[in-house]
This record gives sequence, structure tokens and C-alpha cells, in this order.
Amino acid sequence: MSKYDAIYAIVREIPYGQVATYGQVADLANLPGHARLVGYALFRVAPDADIPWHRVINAKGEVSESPVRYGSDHLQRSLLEAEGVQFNAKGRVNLSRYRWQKPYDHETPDS
DNA sequence: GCCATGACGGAGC
DNA sequence: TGCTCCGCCATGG
Repeated sequence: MSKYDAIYAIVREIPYGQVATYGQVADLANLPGHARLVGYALFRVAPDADIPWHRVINAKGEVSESPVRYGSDHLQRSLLEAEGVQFNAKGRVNLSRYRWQKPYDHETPDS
């Protein structure tokens, strides 16, 4: 699970009131394109670690959920709202506004 | 060891 | 904007 340690580290560094997409976390965790593993990894460790997993959402800006989660989506949304993240009528957030982005490193959105 | 599934992403229609 | 299909990797039966 060492490789996932990077994922946990990234998620753990997500600041208050901001969110990150699985793809973004995957990229920052040196796992480009493996967004699925990020979600899977979080699913396996979330309840067992002190990680703000509720700040990790999908590229659609919507809080992902699973039949097994059964209601945790409500909790995640509540936590995000408590941090100042506003949800629209479709239950999605404005990624352009709440998406977490590193101050300045090597990664740039575009040119 | 193989098969099916899954907190996703991106491209196509 | 919304839905569908494909790809990628790890886990569980």
C-alpha cells in the first residue's frame, strides 16, 4: 500500500474549503490517468485514516457515491457545505472556483 | 490464476 | 448538457 501513501498525502494536504478531483489527486500522486485507483484507495482506507476524503470528488464536480456507501454522500455534502462549498441545484460544485490547485510547482493548467 | 466489479476520466454522439 | 463506450489497475470470489 506504499504507493497509495502518496494519494493519502495529497488528499491530506487539501486545504479547508477546497476540493480536488480524483484525476487531479491521481496526477499529483504520480498516478496519471489512474483516478479509479484513487477512489478505490480512499474507499479502502478512508474510515480507517484521518484523511479528508470528503474533499475528493469526481471530475464532474459531483460527490461520488456507491450503493455500499448508503447515505455517506449526504455526510460528505454536509461536510463540504460546512466548509463553505456551495452546491448547485444539480448537487454539483463549481470546480472552477473550489478546485484545489497548488500555489506554484511545475504543473500549469495550460499556456 | 481467471472473471467480474468499481468513490473515475475523457472522447464521441 | 447528458448519456454511452472504452481504458486502466487493484481487490475479491
